[in-house]
Amino acid sequence: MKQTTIKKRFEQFLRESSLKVTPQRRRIFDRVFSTHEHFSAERLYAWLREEEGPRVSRATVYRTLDVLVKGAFIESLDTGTGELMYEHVLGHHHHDHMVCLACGKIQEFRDERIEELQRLAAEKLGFRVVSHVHRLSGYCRTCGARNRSGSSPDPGA
Amino acid sequence: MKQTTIKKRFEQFLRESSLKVTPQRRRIFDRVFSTHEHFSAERLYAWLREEEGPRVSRATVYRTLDVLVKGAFIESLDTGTGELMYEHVLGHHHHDHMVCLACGKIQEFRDERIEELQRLAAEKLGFRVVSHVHRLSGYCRTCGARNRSGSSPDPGA
DNA sequence: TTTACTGCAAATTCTTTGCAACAAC
DNA sequence: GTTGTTGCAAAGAATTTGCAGTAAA
Repeated sequence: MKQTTIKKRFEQFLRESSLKVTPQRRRIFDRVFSTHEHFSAERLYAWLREEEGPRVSRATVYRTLDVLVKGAFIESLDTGTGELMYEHVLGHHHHDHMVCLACGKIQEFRDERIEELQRLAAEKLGFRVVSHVHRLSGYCRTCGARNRSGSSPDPGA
Repeated sequence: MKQTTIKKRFEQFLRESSLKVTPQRRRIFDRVFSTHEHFSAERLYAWLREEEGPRVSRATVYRTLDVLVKGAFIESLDTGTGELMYEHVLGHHHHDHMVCLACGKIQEFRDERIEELQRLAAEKLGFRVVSHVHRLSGYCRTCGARNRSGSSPDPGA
């Protein structure tokens, strides 16, 4: 799907929801769909401050992210750092995540068999699943290697 | 394992770590191991205020929970509500969680096959797993049923 | 004594909200 | 004109921290 197409959808979604198409919302939308990185609200706000374009306040960033989640244009992703991350869903199917404790890198993985087993586990308990988080925390190949070879990765993050 | 035994371990752990055995730490330890519920730091703090015993400040509750996690007496559990939950590990093996969006109930599940597939997924990417979260959010049997039968579960939480 | 601990209140971090001015429709 | 939006600054919620006094070892 092209960006122009999905942008039209976004504007259509706004109208259908009796929300207004504003320069701020357009700009946020464009910025979100111009990256393939995972990002936080604060990161996005920083991008918007650094780059050219209509000024957007922090509150509007948070509010617009909510709108985008409701419209299923992006998904929020709890990485366990106390800060919500987001990713757009353009051309993505569902996947799970591995988060590097050293460099913060987020890798995606997917295994249909896990999904199925998870579905069965829920069924057995009569639990209706709305969403799930399956997140591995640890060290990515690079940081793991660096670790073993002596120098140390950033223990924070 | 008896509670007395594990309490001795805790005091031993403190000494080995050059930490001190204080009335506050003893009381927090006792309270944590007297429940089988999952609880938050604030919940624990509330229990300690309501019940008899040496007064414990909020800061000490948070600090002691960290100590207990480091010593592997309890585990923290990210339920995605913005508040960390804890559970003690006495007689528990690893398990994953289903969190009810309506009533907040936390159910546990475990499937060895999922664990194995997850291990393989990490291996394939050269990722060294330190910990993981696998959490299903949705509606438990009770709330799901209540939902279908007309009356509504608390949509918050 | 030395070293660590405690309570307190202030600080942090991420996010949400009330409100008055303002812009889309 | 209506209705919804924006920016701002203040409010929130959970958690952390600096500090001065206090208690284990």
